[in-house]
Amino acid sequence: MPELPEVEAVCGKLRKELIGAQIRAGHIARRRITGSQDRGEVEKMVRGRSVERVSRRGKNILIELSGALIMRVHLGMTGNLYVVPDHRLRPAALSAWFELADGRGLLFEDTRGLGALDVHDTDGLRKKLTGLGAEPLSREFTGEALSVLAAKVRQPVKLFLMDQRRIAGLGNIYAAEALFLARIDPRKPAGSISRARLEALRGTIVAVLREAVQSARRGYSRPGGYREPENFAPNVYGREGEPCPACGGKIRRIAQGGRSTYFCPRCQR
DNA sequence: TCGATCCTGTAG
DNA sequence: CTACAGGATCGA
Repeated sequence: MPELPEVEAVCGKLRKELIGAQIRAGHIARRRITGSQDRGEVEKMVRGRSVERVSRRGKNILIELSGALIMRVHLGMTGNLYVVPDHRLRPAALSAWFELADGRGLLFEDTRGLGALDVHDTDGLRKKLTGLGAEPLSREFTGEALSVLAAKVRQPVKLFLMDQRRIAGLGNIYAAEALFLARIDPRKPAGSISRARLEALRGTIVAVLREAVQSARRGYSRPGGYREPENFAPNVYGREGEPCPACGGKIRRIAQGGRSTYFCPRCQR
């Protein structure tokens, strides 16, 4: 269930726990997560390498290994990546696990198995990530940048926000929340939104993501996996039929691109 | 650019 | 049983 904030929280935790650790052995449990790469090849490539850095690009976790190789992990819908004290502690639904030299384990748990894990050299990674859009929490993500991205786009703004080739990291929840706060109708073509309202939207995107990063950090701030922190309270997401927190009107759910969109038809126009 | 598809679990 | 789930990719 990870969008940018959850992925960022995972990265933060891995940075603390994994930097300097050496991988004794890697095990890919689900064949399909490595895509076109061979499972055995991936296991071989990571063996004996140490973790030097952990970073994030969009929803991708990048684990930089010694020898200039990078392991890329995408959590998909249900993935989680975390360190356990003993690599022999292995839950069901593991897509992959890694035995660390100090006996700990790095686990890639993923019930639905829609996540991905592959290993690249610097150039291969660059190719893999080309096409990813702007980082919404970077300095380059200005109102001007957003309006350039949105210019002439006929796509509904909600789908536009979720399109990773334009903006990298927003998903179904935070796209809906940002649009609610900016009072923009999710069905509106992205290119038809005024410069001023796009500026406002940029602000709500950043605010929603920053807030969610903090919240997600709390959710991950205990051993094992992720727990939803108590203060995770979306305004509209998942609240079909409930009163809008701003105007009291009924929150609606519609389908866009095969996903649910929640919004307040009275506030968002 | 839309719809089907990859998977598994859970709620109704 | 069906519908749906915080994702991404592929083909028509």
